[in-house]
Amino acid sequence: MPSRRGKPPKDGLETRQRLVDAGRRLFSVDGFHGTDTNRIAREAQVAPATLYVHFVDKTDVFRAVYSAWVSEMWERLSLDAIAGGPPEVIARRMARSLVEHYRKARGIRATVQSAALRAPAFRELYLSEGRRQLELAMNRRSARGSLPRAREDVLATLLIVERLCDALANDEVEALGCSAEALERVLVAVLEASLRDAPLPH
Amino acid sequence: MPSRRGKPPKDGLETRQRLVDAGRRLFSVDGFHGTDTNRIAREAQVAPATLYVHFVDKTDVFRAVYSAWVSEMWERLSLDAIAGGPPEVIARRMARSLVEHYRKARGIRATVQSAALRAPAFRELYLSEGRRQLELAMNRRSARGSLPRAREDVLATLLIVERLCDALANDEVEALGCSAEALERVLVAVLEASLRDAPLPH
Amino acid sequence: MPSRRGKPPKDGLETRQRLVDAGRRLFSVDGFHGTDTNRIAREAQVAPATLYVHFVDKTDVFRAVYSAWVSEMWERLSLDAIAGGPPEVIARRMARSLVEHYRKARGIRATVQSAALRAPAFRELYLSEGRRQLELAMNRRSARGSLPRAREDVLATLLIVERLCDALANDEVEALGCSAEALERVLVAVLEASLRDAPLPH
Amino acid sequence: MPSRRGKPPKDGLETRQRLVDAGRRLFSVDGFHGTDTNRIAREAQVAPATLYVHFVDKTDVFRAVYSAWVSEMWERLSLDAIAGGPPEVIARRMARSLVEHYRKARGIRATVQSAALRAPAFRELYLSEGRRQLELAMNRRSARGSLPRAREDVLATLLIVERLCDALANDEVEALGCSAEALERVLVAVLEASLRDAPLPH
DNA sequence: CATGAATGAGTGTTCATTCAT
DNA sequence: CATGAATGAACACTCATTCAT
Repeated sequence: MPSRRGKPPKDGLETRQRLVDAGRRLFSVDGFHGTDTNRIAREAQVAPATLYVHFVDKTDVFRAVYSAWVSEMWERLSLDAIAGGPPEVIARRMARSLVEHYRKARGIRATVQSAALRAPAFRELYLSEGRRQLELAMNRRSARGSLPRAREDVLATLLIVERLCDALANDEVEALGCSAEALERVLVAVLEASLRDAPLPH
Repeated sequence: MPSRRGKPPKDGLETRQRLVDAGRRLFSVDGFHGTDTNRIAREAQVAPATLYVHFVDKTDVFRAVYSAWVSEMWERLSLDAIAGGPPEVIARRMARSLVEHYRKARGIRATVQSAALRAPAFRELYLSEGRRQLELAMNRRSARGSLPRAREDVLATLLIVERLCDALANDEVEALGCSAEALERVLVAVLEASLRDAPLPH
Repeated sequence: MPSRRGKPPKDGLETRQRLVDAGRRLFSVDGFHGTDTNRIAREAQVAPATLYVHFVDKTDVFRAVYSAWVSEMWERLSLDAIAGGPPEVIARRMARSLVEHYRKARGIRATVQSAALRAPAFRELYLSEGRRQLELAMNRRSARGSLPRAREDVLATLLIVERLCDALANDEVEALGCSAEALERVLVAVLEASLRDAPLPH
Repeated sequence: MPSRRGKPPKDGLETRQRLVDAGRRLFSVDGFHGTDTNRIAREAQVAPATLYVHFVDKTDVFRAVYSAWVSEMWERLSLDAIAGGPPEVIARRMARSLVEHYRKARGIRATVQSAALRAPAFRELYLSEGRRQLELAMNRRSARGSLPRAREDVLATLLIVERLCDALANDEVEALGCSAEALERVLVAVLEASLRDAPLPH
């Protein structure tokens, strides 16, 4: 199925997508402030001005990148759940996926809060991604037939998982003289408790 | 008791301290990237160049600010503990202090991770503050006569508390359709469990 | 034949060339350290940032200026030779051209060595210009059918001519109580000897 | 013989002299623009302000350094002459001394002209050093019983020697694909001719 | 004579963004 | 849709120099 226009995109991908991919690659490593828009354009093999044909500004690119990253995470988690097995096995799979996924996006994660601080538009996205995640998490629960749980508890779990993953992905844990494995076990426990309708784990 | 130099400090405070205070005020609101060094100097009522007499660069100022902020937090927590009462009362006090303390430093918190990403020197500070906090937390436990606990568990608690406080201080919680009060209750529970030698709370 | 881009250059010259011209004018008078990049831009009627579209840094502009200056000098010398006449007449013409050319570029000459000291990239240019001059000088000789001469002798002549021209162009000679005319005669003699295949002159 | 004041200078040398020495060390390597006054002071182990007790400004320090360097050169040349022998032997000794002396002061030499360009006060010094050198050279001649020679010829010799020494000391010669030895021979010849009352050498 | 601290005026450079085509 | 060239508004940092003591 050919591209829908005559002039074929440089490598079979639409320009916008190439920009998002380029942005992802760059943001992941150097963060939001460490990546300049001209570099994104260059990496995507387009002219600087082209970026502004597809995005209103730099945070808009970051938005798209972050949003895609979150989506992929949930898809991944979905697969981990579908793969089946007892909760602890699923939880272990998920923990691994999460840490790996976070690890590939250090620069993105590191920037999320500071971007939200300065760019109201991004704060909005950040929150809406948060809402989406919350919704997804709650839907998964009901799809699974789990007992309903307070939205706040789900949020708490989300936040906790987020922070543990950040620490693990940034190699903070070992730099702080702790065993990454042990902390990953905590992560697994949190995940497992969530799968089991249990409260936060022991 | 006169100041030890001839030229008296403009308002009774040493220049360096005035710069740190100014930096704190500005960073708290606008974050690291949103605050320029000349503005810090102006706010401290000194010339732009004076900042560089006392600090090697902008991140060095941030360092001092962050470090002081962490120290104050632990002093505050110490007072909360000393004030006495049953664990749950102490925990409630602490939660309130923490959220308040975080709230006054949104810009700082938002910057910590992203600064660590790009400035290796700052990552070092970040980690050393982390180690310090870990040590403090473990010392508090043994001073209290609590049962020794795995360093990893203490770290997990620290991370969790951090994330919950961030969310609460940033008003993320309500923006996500959750009750801040309810989430604060989760925070209290985590704190209380820690005080009681219990594992992560129910 | 229209300019190949839409926006017509402000005065018929390409931006890059306008920057080089502006740089030349400014460097000639105030030298490298006495000229700031924003001033070059202003003089070229472009924004400060535009300079960095065409050059990687300030020394890069100087490079272009110096290089052009050297080229023009040799073109000029070439014309002087072509104009014909006995060696001493040619030599006199050349001496006049040289001093005039040096005089228009005092700031540039004054900077060359000191720039080479600090900017390795510029030392490279300086040396490569030197090599180019050496090659040119040797080629001229063989084109003229002159006897081949040791590269070192040619270099010595080049250096000597350079220093005499500098002194003459800077009005050092008269400030030192000497007759500029007399020193110019020395310069002519050196040049003439070189044209005649003679060794350094008497 | 003790220092003439009570408080002994930090290492037996007067402050002013320590500053000149520090300046010489620094200027020699990094040139005038590459050396900042606070660094000179630090190197001399005094406070920044102390420099301004002894010198009116930065060029004033450079002045003292340059002046001392020139003096030493002539003392050295004097010794080379006194050591006796046929002109060519003396000339060879002198050439060696000169190149060595220049080599130890690359940064200084590289800066002389550009400093003269911008600081009129330094241009004055530069010229007066020039006059002094000219006088010295002419006096040496008459002391030696050499035939009197046109001031301009002496100046030309001075300039030529200067340029050849610079080239040799900066390793330009070999970087330009020439033999340093061969060029040094040219230098020796120029020196020898001057000692012999001969015109510029063959 | 010496100084610690402070400073004003830069200075080269960056970067998100925008036109005209 | 895409672009090449250009830009305005910073911005972190520097440095020769100066007081008050």
